[in-house]
Amino acid sequence: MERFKDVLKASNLKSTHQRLAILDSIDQFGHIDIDTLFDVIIRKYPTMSKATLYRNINDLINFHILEEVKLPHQKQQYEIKKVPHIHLLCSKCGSVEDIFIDTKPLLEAISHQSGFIINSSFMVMNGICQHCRS
Amino acid sequence: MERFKDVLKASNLKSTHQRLAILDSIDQFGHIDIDTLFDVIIRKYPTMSKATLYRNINDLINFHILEEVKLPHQKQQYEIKKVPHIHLLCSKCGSVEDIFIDTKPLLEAISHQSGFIINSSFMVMNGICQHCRS
DNA sequence: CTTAAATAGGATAGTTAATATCTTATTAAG
DNA sequence: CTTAATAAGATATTAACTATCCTATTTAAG
Repeated sequence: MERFKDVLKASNLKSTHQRLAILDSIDQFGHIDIDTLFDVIIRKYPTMSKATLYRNINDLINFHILEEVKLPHQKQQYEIKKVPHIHLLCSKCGSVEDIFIDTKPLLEAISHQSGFIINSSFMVMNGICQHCRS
Repeated sequence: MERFKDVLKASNLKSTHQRLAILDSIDQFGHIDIDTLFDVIIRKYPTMSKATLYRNINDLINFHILEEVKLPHQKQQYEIKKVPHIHLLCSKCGSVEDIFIDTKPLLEAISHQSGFIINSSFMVMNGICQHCRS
């Protein structure tokens, strides 16, 4: 994952194995909570400490490399910051899907109605996924 | 606040002073975090315990009387469950406004594209409120 | 390559948030 | 009023997160 080395360098953060493992794992899972992430990483780096994990997660969030995802009734999760998308949270199987769709019309309507300048948005849909329907 | 007595009765929950104070305060604030809520209530009911507060909050959420609001980079908040609305979170003054707007077109587009059946949605807009702009 | 300064990791202890348990008090129905 | 059911309050406990300190790793310069 050379890509993440560059990402870290761009923020003057050293490319440690731990950091790369964190980014790598989150990238693979899409979104992941702290405990799962810790379990995954400790298999590869048995010395990994929770303190290091929390510290790095927070550092990476501060540099806008990671993003926290707070879903209702779920533990906080983390993901690589990428283009805007919407979370689809299935109440049956618990899966979280991402969907990319144009939200501009809605955002413009909101801005127009409220005078609020929107910099970013966060949306979660609760319901039943396609798989659980059938 | 007779209204909340009925709400509680409908769920077979006893109308204790504490519960009414919780609902009353949350209703007044719109959305409020645990610590602020505790501070507000303890002024009126000095014996109120944090355990009682947490216990009731969770009970009320389970009966769908309250709703948790998880905003990015903020402490979890709670609100009375009401009609769908969107949270506008100002990154300058930290205020949270609610806006009521038709989201049907977007939700339908999402359903259509993904096959996901949406039961409820949660949306937060991050940006600058009208007040901070001027 | 070696080396040295800067930064990060790991272990531990310490906070803070949230929950479970137990006893006393309050509510609501007859 | 009385009583059975439920809730409150106090306390202890668990879980989530953070700060500190010392050692190890990274990186850039020679």
